[in-house]
Amino acid sequence: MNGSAIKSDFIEPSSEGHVRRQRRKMQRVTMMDVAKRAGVSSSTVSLYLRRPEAVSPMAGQEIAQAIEALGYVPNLVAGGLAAAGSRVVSVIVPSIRNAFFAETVATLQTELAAEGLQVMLGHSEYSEEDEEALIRTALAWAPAAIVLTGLRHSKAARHLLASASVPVVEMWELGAQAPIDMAVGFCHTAVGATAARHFAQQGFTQLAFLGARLLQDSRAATRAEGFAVEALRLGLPEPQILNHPAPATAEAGAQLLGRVQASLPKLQAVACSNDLVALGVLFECQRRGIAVPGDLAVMGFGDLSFSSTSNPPLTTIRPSGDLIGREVARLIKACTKGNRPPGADRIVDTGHLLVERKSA
Amino acid sequence: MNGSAIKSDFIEPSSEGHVRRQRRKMQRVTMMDVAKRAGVSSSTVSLYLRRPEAVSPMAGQEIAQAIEALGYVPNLVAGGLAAAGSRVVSVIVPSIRNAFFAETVATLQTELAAEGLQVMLGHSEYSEEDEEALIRTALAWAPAAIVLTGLRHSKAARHLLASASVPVVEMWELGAQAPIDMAVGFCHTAVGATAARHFAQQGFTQLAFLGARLLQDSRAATRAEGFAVEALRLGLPEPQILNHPAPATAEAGAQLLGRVQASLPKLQAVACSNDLVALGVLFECQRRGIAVPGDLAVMGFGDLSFSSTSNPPLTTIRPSGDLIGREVARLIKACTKGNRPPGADRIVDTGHLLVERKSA
DNA sequence: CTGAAAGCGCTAACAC
DNA sequence: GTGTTAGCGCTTTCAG
Repeated sequence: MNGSAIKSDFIEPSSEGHVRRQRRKMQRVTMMDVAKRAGVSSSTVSLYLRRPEAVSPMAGQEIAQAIEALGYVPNLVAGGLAAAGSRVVSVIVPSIRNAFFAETVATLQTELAAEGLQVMLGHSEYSEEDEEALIRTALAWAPAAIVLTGLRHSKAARHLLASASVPVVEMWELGAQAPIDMAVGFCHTAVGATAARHFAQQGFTQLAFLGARLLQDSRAATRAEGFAVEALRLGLPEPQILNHPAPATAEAGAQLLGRVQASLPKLQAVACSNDLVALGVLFECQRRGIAVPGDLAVMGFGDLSFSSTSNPPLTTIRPSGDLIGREVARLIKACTKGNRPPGADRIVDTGHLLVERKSA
Repeated sequence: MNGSAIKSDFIEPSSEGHVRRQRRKMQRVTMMDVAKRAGVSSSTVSLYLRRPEAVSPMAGQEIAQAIEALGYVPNLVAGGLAAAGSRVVSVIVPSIRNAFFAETVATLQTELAAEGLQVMLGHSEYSEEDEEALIRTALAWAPAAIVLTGLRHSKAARHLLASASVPVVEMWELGAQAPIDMAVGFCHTAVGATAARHFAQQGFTQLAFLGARLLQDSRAATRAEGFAVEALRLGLPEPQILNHPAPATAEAGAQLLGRVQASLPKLQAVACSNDLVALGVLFECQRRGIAVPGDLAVMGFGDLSFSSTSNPPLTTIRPSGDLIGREVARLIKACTKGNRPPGADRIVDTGHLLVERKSA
């Protein structure tokens, strides 16, 4: 229990290691070991690690050396227990395969890491039930914060979270209802409306919305609804909303275009729930000899990396996934530092931006 | 920035909670509370949680009820400390924005979650130095396993890992050197060779490799090298390798095509480091009126979701990111269950698959 | 500025 | 089967 692990003077490739570890506790280098070697108490080491300036320079020097010599790695698990709160941030997204969330999670992770916060990742796969289970597990880690996607959660989940008194940030959606605690995102109804308005301004009247997994992805469904409602409000005929049951891919987009062409031959413009879907539409239009934007205007959502380079370049709506990540990180950092943002600042609207290119 | 979309006059939970929590420990429901209410000892509760069948049905019933009534959420941090090893798996990838890794991480997370293992995510951004820091932090969590991308790591990182006696899985690369512990992936040299061979078989002699961030992404560089070496071996002229400093995007592909067209007018076939790059090439070819595969054959890498639908459908090489995720999970599960795979089984080759479509 | 002491909530022998 | 007893490695008062 008190040995120094560094006795093996060089790499000891752990062939035995695992077994040993499983049977008996590893003789890990502890803070106590460092303290002894530095000739101080473990609480001084602890203090040094947290606020080096609060320790005398001499002791600090000694400690630093001991840490180096012993190859000490602090045990955050023990630290978390003692401090009654770990430096973990649990992030739950529908799927990291989705480029939107990948972008946000990437930014979030980088920002949080700079603050010594770890990201624990979970996938709800668009299931409230799975999400609830994930939240339950997340809570078991006494996380510094929990980040959820969207405002829709099971009742039990909301209850769990509300009574856990842990900072919660809901992201990628605003407006549908009041957040549990904090929220960073934008209004999807407004996104749909922006698309409808853009089409209306260009004089199109025959519109459609092409979406994938609309039954699961409530945010995409909200965009579709916002699109339809705004079109109606502008006096246009009701746009048709087509849904593909598979995840949002170019393949789905291509198929949807086929379907909508069959049912609405006079179609003038389509808004897609995702740039990938729009890309598939573009591909299928090329195959069918439909000129974009001449015969058909196409609008995407997401402004993914390929959207500026496609033929034609895709007009789309940018949600700023990285900005969301950055703002979520900001909120969380504030909370862990003890200055929880006041009321209104707990909701940040990242808005959306119409990126006009050539496809619409 | 902070337009408060909804003033949360609704749920107002935890406004005090955080403060209280930070100042004094929360009076969290503990296992002891459950035990008392169920009229048993806490170790019985602990046992029940781990192996319900080892507890008498009556006691089990009582405990289950108490847990329910109290809304008990086990504290995994405490559990991890006591058990000298947390149920965390630290996964470090260059970037989750990259669809390859997103796919693998998604699969991995789902598989691991089923076993009660949590994924902690880190991004190295293709920097060995950042990776090392990430590994150091990961180790601080006494993780059940660490998953790294590729076989290249700083010396210090390798040392850290080897002396930590924690299962390590390196993924997405095989063959460059011996893994630290376990590895799941495929040989990138072979991928490059497959591409070269495919072109050679079709009689092309003027080849090029278009890559992005080749200086950072050593695996992509290895594919490029494998491509060139195989071409040479087959008696073809040395392929030119072009590199774009930005991340792999369609934009980069489009620009690379421009460059390679200028320098190699007789070019017959290009292999790309990534399907996104290939997509950009396809787009640019359309713009320039270059027929694919008529005037130029294009091959991608990754088999991303759009590749089957593009114009023309992209011939590419599929690395099976999800299979990698599944195999990594399998290895880790075996380790946590105490049956560490023997020697040869610690390396699994997931291979690669040439997906012949129309672009080459 | 430093050290001693008291846990954090749970697991894991080991008795009973 | 179930309870008792020790800690896991660290943070955090609280004295000195």
